[in-house]
Amino acid sequence: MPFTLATWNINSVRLREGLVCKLLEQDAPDVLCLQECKSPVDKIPVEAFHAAGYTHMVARGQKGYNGVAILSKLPLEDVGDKDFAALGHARHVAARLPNGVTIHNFYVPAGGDKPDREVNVKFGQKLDYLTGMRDWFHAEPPKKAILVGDLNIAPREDDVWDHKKLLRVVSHTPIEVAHLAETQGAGNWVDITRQDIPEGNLYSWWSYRSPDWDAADKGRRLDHVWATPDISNAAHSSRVSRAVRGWEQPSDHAPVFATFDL
DNA sequence: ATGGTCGTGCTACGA
Repeated sequence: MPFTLATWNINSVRLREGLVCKLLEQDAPDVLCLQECKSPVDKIPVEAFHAAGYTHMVARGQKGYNGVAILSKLPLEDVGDKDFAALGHARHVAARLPNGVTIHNFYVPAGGDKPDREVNVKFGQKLDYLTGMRDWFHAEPPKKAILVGDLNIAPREDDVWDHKKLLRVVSHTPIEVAHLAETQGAGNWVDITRQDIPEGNLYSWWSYRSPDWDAADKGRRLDHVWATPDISNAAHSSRVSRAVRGWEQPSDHAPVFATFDL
């Protein structure tokens, strides 16, 4: 049975409850992974999601910051969370589907403004978080697994609107890209979005500060779908739903989709 | 080199 999965940094699940429902009704993915819910788990508006047919949820939350949730039409088994770099943040949760596939939903730290851990603690925490992910995947190699989320790094030159201009901008610096590559390598993760769309500029985030985001198109691909090699060849039909970024009172991220024939 | 815009929750902080 094929199933479709989407990942979306929602930037407040409470403020954008209506947009989540619109996406669920319009695209009807079997599983929707959200990041930056900015809500305790017991304040996530689950009733509306239940009404849309998403009767299962596995989530971690905190007041005002971070937060990750997996909404599903299919039953989910909560298989835990990790707190890499001991930040005490709700940035990861994992769940298992009835077909045995494990889904990891991540919100990697943004990393602050200055790409220098000596002057910016947040940048060091971001690198340490990625190192924690790497070490975990090395110690416990994932199998039949999908990893999605806002990884806050655009690794390829064509994942940003201007590679040279962004080399010293947090999200595209060589040290971040190297850390992400190590994390990906440690789990043998396949970049499903780029397996399906190998060529051309592709973005999933456009800053709120850009006055005309669509025309200016100064985007970055910060949101990712990865899978382990034992299921990567079952993936297809990846896409970024750019139109969602143009909805009323939008998130600054667009959802990324992939389908798996499993 | 700087500022631009959001969301949360209280006037600052994180993205």
